[in-house]
Amino acid sequence: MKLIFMGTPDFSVGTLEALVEAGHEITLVVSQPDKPKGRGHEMMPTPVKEAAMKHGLNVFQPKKLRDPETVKVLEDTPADAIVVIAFGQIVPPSILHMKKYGCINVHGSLLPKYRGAAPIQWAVIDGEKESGVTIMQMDEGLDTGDMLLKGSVVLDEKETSGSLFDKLSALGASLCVEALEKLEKGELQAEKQGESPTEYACMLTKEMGELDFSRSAVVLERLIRGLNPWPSAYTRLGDKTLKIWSADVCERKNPDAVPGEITEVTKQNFSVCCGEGDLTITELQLQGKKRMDAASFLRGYHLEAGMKLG
RNA sequence: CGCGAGGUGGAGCAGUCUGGAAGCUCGUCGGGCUCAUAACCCGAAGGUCACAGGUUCAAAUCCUGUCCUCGCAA
Repeated sequence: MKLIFMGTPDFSVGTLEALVEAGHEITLVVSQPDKPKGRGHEMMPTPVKEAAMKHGLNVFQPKKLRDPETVKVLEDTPADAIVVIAFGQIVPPSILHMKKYGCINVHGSLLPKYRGAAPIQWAVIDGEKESGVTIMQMDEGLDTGDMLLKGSVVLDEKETSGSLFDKLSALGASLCVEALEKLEKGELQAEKQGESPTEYACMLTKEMGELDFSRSAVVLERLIRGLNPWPSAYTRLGDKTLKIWSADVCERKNPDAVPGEITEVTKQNFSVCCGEGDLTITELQLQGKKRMDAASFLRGYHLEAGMKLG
């Protein structure tokens, strides 16, 4: 099939490569414009652009998808369908029905659950036991299109957004290839979504990562995993930011402790009092320092029970 | 030229402001104690203090340049 591919971050790359691998002709790759990233304002190509160039594909980086000129370019590009995966811009109606099979979207959740920008992270934050990928026929609504194909994965006990990203990226890639194949043969049955049982999975923000120790340890531990690797959960130690990369839920060590108080320090790790239960911190990163396990941190930074975080 | 922190034995840090013997908590190795131990005691090895210049009687420390790492911001 001739395809136009639209995507931007790492999550999209696996699918792009799978489509190339499957023998589809990618007539155009559309990605967000390059932006200055990293320290020192260096212009960085998007991961999709990088992958596209590696395969010698044409890359198009419009500022706005709805610009008439942009629409014209897409119109003039021969394709049977447009595959959209984590592109980062709303696709206007004029483009939705432009090609024979319309726009096919790869979404990182089992729709209608977790519609929106950050479905993978929210599944982890909410402590879902299972999530997956849905291939859908895009319509005007936000992730409300008819579902064409689904695949699910079981979340690991210690699943992070990063690890689930990898799983779903791979699953999405193979499902997308399968969906296109069946679509061409007319073997797919579109299924309506119905009402979403979860809130719209909004984009994550930095502020969400601030740990509120009055909440239960179970909730915080999930938040830590859900915000790993970005934007990461954090608290404060003195006047410095302390990122928490990994923690375990454990029993309350000291019944008299208040939330945020360090309840126990061992050679390996330390525990913090939460609203319900304690959190044993196992991997962290102090502002300006490298990410390290708690044991390493404790060798150079002496914590004592009774000190407070936050 | 976006802002900031930092690079010190294998790990994590102090020492830098106010130049003047290389320290701390661990780890490693050897020995001891113990029914036993991640415990305790004794001893040892291991560092061109990121790199290159400069100032000085003397530089981890002050000055200049380079490389690398990290936080913020995007």
